[in-house]
Amino acid sequence: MIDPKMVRTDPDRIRRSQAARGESVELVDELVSADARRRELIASSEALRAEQKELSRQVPKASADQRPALLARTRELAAQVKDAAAAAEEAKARFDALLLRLGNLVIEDVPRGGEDDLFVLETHGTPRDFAAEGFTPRDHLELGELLGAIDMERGAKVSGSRFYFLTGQGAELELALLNLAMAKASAWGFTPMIVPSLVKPEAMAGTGFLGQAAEDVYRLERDDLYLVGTSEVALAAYHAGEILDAATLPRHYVGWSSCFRREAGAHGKDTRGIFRVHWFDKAEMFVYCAPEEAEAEHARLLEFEKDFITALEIPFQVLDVASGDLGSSAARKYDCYGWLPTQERYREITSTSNCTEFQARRLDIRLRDADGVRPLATLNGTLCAMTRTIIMILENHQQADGSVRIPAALRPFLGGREFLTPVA
RNA sequence: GGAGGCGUCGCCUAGUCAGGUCUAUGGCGCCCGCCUGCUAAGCGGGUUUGGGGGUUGACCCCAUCGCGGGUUCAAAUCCCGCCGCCUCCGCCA
Repeated sequence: MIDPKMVRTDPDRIRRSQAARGESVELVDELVSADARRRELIASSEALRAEQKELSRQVPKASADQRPALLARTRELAAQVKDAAAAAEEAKARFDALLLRLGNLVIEDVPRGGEDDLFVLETHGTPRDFAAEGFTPRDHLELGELLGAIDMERGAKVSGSRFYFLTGQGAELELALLNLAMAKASAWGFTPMIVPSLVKPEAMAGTGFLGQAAEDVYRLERDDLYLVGTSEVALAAYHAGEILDAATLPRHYVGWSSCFRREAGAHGKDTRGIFRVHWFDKAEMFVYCAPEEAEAEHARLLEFEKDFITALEIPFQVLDVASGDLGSSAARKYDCYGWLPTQERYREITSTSNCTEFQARRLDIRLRDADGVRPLATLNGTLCAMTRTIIMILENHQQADGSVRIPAALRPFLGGREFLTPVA
């Protein structure tokens, strides 16, 4: 949510943001008039209520002959108050509903464009030349089956398409990645958190996942709960309704949870293996900070992601995601795309968003400092999405014989082993 | 899932049965001042939170007794729904 005051003070800024997102600009004009009406009705309702309250205080003091007239007058006022309050409530609800339809304010120097416009900021590492090494790389599923690490067939048998089992070395690899991620995050000052995968509607709406992304979300209708697509949801809602002392900011959390995605709009896309699945596990970084710190914290999250990918020795690029592809909550987003040898291109493995005050306003999370109470900023960033990371490790570090070299940083978490080896 | 108890402005607490000087009591803690070789004690004053206006920190208005509705001129108090905590039973990992 944007600052409601901005509707009055700087509607043009909102218009520019809407245009950058490729979304409705007329909505801003509706908001401006709804705001004026809301303020007017609230003021008159409050004035009436004050008058009524004062009169009803006089009732017990009134003499017996004054009382009937006084009661009649207050009764009449009470009816007016009821009407005025209802009108004010309605105007307020209309304004709020309009406000919730707005995406976050896009930071002004975010590159303009849509999903297909890739703005590459950096390239790190060099893809291997498999031809020079004298063999054709196997894709992650082929490797996963050789290693006895991934079982898609039984995933489909048990749960349906886009489900899998990680078995043997595959399960060990995920646990090692988790331990490496948590060890690094702890060293960086993050508090490890294991968070619920099921959340209430407020948590989902507050993080912005019930807007345009609602199609991709699993819902348990019987219990009115949602399955999260990322632990960001639980980590953001963790402090919902709270006021945090500015001295305790920034707060860094790293959450671990399963993530569930319907992949509703992805029929036929990335159907092979575990690249695009309905469920995976993820270690996610999350930051609460003062709004003026948000861009610096965002840069820091990106550095942590780069550190992790570099430690896994995966060639990658950093992208500044275009304004039309941000998702409703982000004011800016950086993605890291890792090299996928069998597709001979870079594919997304991490994503970090600066949500500025968008989620904090919806979830009513504020900070208190010497200047008073105000909304804070939230940011999130993937530390390790297991399935994609496993794909990158298998494909990039594979050997001609189907074994996979384990990056040095990961070895301590795999009993010092240097290779994952094919099973008989 | 069943039965019962509880939820008041940092903590504890009065008030709820019998709606109105509750504009919420008292204690602890905390802040300021007085007294004082110093400290403590004592004495006096202040102290819910949030929103809005708005002075630049002397102010005014609104809301706030777990949350949301309802009844009423008037709700901490009565009615309904919900949430959370505790105890017991059942079930379960």
